[in-house]
Amino acid sequence: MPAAEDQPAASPARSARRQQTESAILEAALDVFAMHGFRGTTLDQIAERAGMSKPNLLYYFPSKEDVHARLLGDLLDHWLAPLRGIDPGGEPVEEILRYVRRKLAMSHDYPRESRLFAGEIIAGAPRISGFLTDGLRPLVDETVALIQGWIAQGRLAAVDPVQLLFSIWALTQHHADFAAQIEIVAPGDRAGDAGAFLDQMYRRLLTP
Amino acid sequence: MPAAEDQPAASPARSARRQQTESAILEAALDVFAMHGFRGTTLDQIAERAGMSKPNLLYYFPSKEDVHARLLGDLLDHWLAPLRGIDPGGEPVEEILRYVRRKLAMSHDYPRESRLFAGEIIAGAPRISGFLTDGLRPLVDETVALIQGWIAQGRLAAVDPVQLLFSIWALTQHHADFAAQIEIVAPGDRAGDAGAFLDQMYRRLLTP
DNA sequence: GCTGATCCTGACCGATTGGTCAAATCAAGT
DNA sequence: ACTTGATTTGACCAATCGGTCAGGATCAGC
Repeated sequence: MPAAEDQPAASPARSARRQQTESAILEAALDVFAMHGFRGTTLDQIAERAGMSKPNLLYYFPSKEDVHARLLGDLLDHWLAPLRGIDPGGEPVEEILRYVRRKLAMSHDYPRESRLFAGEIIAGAPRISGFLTDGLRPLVDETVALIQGWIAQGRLAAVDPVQLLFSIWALTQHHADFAAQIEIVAPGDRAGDAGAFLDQMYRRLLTP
Repeated sequence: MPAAEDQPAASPARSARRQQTESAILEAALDVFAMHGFRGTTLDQIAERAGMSKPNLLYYFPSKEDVHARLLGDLLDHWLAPLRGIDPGGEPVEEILRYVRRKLAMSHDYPRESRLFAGEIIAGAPRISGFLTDGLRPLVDETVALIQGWIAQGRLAAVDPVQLLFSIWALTQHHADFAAQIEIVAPGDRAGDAGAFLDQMYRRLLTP
């Protein structure tokens, strides 16, 4: 058995060249999938944006579904991290504000991923219902219990924990998903404004 | 000249039958466009859902673009109404809370329209940038000025008015656009919870 | 500079796309 | 019943879709 690789089997040291091409494909695919959704995206579009022929794209990924699945998989890996980062031992208001800031930073740094996710949900979550059920939901239940505990201790204002989480998702992802609208209605970089506003809003809401 | 009709020209009393068929088409098209976006939607899907053949659909609407444009037009007519409904002479906090409630009700009653709009924005707003620039933006500028006036009078807490509006849009539309996620993470009808939460949140934020 | 594996593409395939058209059907006067 | 216009559809079209395939480039190791 050869030395352990990140790929579990069959591939003896995946060439850097291959990884680079795969990245170029995924980069291009993210652009198009985030904009037009799965069904509205064509392989020709992705291939052209990636600067290669369609058969070559299919040499790296067996099908359109595979490209999309890979993007979603990579995305969902990172999606739960901020929620997991809430420290049950920390100061409640500050912990939630930290979560808000991390989520907002993710929307700011990865807007296409946010739009990809949004489009998937709008389409009825056909490809990620498993993730939502097995990955997100248990973590939400856990976090809701934690928040309820904080409220019971009087360390947090009495709010509906589920609605609190929904509101954080809505407010942070909005800046990525509706960027086109924001840019037209109020042009200019509003990232700082958004951060300050959310800080103010949740501090007022949550301070007991 | 015949008696005035709702259609300004050429059509002498559009038959009720035609309007009924058009409605059936638009109803089916809204389902599909809201779910899959413009490019991801096919005329065959719409025709099948509307219970007719594709050529017959094209007898009522000259093209796929026309169906989509009609849906967007009808939607945008209603979209600005709640924002226009803010009364400059009213009590500031209550006026904004009323706007929040009306917007939430719209998302609750017309979730497909909300998703259609969201998908259009995510796709870069190619077909509604005119509406955003000519319809929404001036109204936003107006409302922002109104809110700034209220803040200057000390009748509203000092918040960024632009961010305030964005937050209202995000929080209300979220319940329609991300319904699939909400249903999985926290099943059951949460409409009442959402209303109460938003009321609490904005009251705390805006009360001077 | 030969060889074998990897990488890449033009040409092509059947299915599906938005849209057309001629002909069939329907509804309503007369 | 007959005519007229509005409605509906099967058959069809060129373009595009996801995907295949045979063969040409390109590269590393020798």
